[in-house]
Amino acid sequence: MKEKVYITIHDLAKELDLAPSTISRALKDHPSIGAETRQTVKKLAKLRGYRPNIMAVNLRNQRSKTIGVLISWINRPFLSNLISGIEAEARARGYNVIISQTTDNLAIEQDNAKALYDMRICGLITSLSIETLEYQHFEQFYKSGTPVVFVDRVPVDFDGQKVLIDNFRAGYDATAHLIDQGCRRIAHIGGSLNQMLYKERLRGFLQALEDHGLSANPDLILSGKSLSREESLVMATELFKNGHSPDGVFGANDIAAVCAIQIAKKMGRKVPEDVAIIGFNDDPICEIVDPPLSSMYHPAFEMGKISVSRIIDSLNDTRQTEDFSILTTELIPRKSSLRKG
Amino acid sequence: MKEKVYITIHDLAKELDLAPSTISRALKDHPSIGAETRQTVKKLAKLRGYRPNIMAVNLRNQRSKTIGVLISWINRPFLSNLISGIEAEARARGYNVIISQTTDNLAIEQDNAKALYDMRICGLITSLSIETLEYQHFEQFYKSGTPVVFVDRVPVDFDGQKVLIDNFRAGYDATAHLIDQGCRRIAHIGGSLNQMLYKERLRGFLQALEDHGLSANPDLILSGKSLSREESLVMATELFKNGHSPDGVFGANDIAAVCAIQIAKKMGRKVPEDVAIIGFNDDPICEIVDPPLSSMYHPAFEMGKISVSRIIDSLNDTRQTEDFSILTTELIPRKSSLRKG
DNA sequence: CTGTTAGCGCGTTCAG
DNA sequence: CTGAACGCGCTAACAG
Repeated sequence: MKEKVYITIHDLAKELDLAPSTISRALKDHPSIGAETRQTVKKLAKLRGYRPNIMAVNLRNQRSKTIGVLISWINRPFLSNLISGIEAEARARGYNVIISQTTDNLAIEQDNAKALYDMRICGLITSLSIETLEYQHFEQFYKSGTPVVFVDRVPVDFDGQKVLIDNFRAGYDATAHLIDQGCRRIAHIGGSLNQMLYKERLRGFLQALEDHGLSANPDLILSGKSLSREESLVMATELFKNGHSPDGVFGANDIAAVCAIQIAKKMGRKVPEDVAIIGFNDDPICEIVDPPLSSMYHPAFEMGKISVSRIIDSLNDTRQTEDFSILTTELIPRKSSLRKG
Repeated sequence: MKEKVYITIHDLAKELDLAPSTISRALKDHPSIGAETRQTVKKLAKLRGYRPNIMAVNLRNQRSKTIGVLISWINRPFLSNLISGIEAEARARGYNVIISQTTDNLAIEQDNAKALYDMRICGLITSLSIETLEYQHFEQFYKSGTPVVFVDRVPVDFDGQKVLIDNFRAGYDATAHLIDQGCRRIAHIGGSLNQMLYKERLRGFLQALEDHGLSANPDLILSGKSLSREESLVMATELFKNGHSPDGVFGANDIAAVCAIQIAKKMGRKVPEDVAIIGFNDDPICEIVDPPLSSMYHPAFEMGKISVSRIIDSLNDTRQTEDFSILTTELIPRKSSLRKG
């Protein structure tokens, strides 16, 4: 089964009666190599189908031109879009992408971080697990000069490059939209307040209420953990069961908002007439649910590409002027929240 | 920025006054090492936080304990679940996963296959691009003894390990279910007939009709390409526009079926009373759409795990008795197709 | 401009 | 049971 399949610079060297190092240099356009030998070498290399042995290159260079990605679950719309963007940009720039998922478990996140570190990844892109409140497992990367980029679920009180959206602003805009549509008793279904991101969306929500002269009703402000469908159904039910009957709901993700729509309908409320609803992320389900769900577009693919650029720029010592990339979200109004002409 | 961070077997050797080779053997429980030196070595290794340099190991072994994954898009429900299963199983077994997406483009698939080959991946898992009708770019792996596992979108007329579902059977079951619910003029919205998978689903569809004494109406059998939402909306519209008015629709994926529901409703047909609809994959949208969509559960995560097992078994020369893993799909009936009690 | 040499860190002969 | 030596394929320092 094993043939002579891989050809090395030694093979080329022997064939051209040159030294291996000459081949190596010729192939990477080293200035001190004659134009004609360079041509000859390149020609033969192509002819023989030479391809550098990446494992040898890695060992030699002590790094692997591989970007590590550490996220909770690959199979979530936001994250799979993020990874898709990461992969697209990385491959276009000649980098590989290695992925590991933490299943939202801190211990696994720590283990996998170590494993990626051991592989000498040249950079790490991560969106924290929902449990993560300490960040020592990232320090090894800083110590060894490996750039780290935090995306979306970023740490608090821990320096580093961050790619994220303005969650306060987005929460504010979503809420203001509901108010603009005439809602006055607005509820919020949020995620874990350990997460900056959910805290900020809530803060934006509250600020919008205040700025428009509305008072926040604590009974209408719910906080879950991961905002899974199961959890969201429970919260949505609670919301419509107690006598408060909100006339607007801002869900901190689309799953929560969809559950709100479904429960509201089940309880006999009309959407958006009785209750206007808006979500967050602009997942595909927004166009599927009836009525279609308004949402805040969250540029996942784009965030992936930017994260990769940041890694590569850091490697090239192209100093970033800023540690943050704050992307803008966009309100995507659909029928679930439109009560005016 | 650079400290002495990585410690090698030489460091341990010096400290214990042993030879590096002894350390190497002790660490991997080579039989010819004394029980006590073995203990001593392991203890110190743990103490000093020794971790093998994977790049060196790879170079030495001429392979990289990395499984390559070549798929069209990471951000699609079926594929992101597949990858999630692959990653989970691979990491549990000590393998890494490197991903590359082809964007359903044959040329990119070929390039990326080459790139993965160059990395000396120890195995390849792939689901073909929609365009792929030739398979030479996989032959390099066979030649070098690298196992390849095709998943879901598998090649025709090309040998190799394959992990897939029985698409004929699944198509048959979905159709039989509609017939069982009283449908008589059943339509099919299918994907590219270049793909085995869609051809088989169609074949199952036709066979079910025949077995139940129904004749197929060519006007009710549509074939798209990728079955994207845009494409599906067009096909669904066509279906309900011409005078045929199907009383049942089998969509070859959930997107198509959801579009059928939405268009049917828009055209004033009641689902499932006027037209019963069933999809394929059991994507999350099935529970979101109104009415909830019946579907064929497609064990993506599981298929990922099995694919990894096949790769690892092949590497260990654990001969597979069969080249195929045929997983079973499961009918998940929901409101969109239930017309009986 | 090109060749020689010396590792990168590990595993694996072959000796003892 | 252990050590010495070599090489995986490539690159970079140092000669010429």
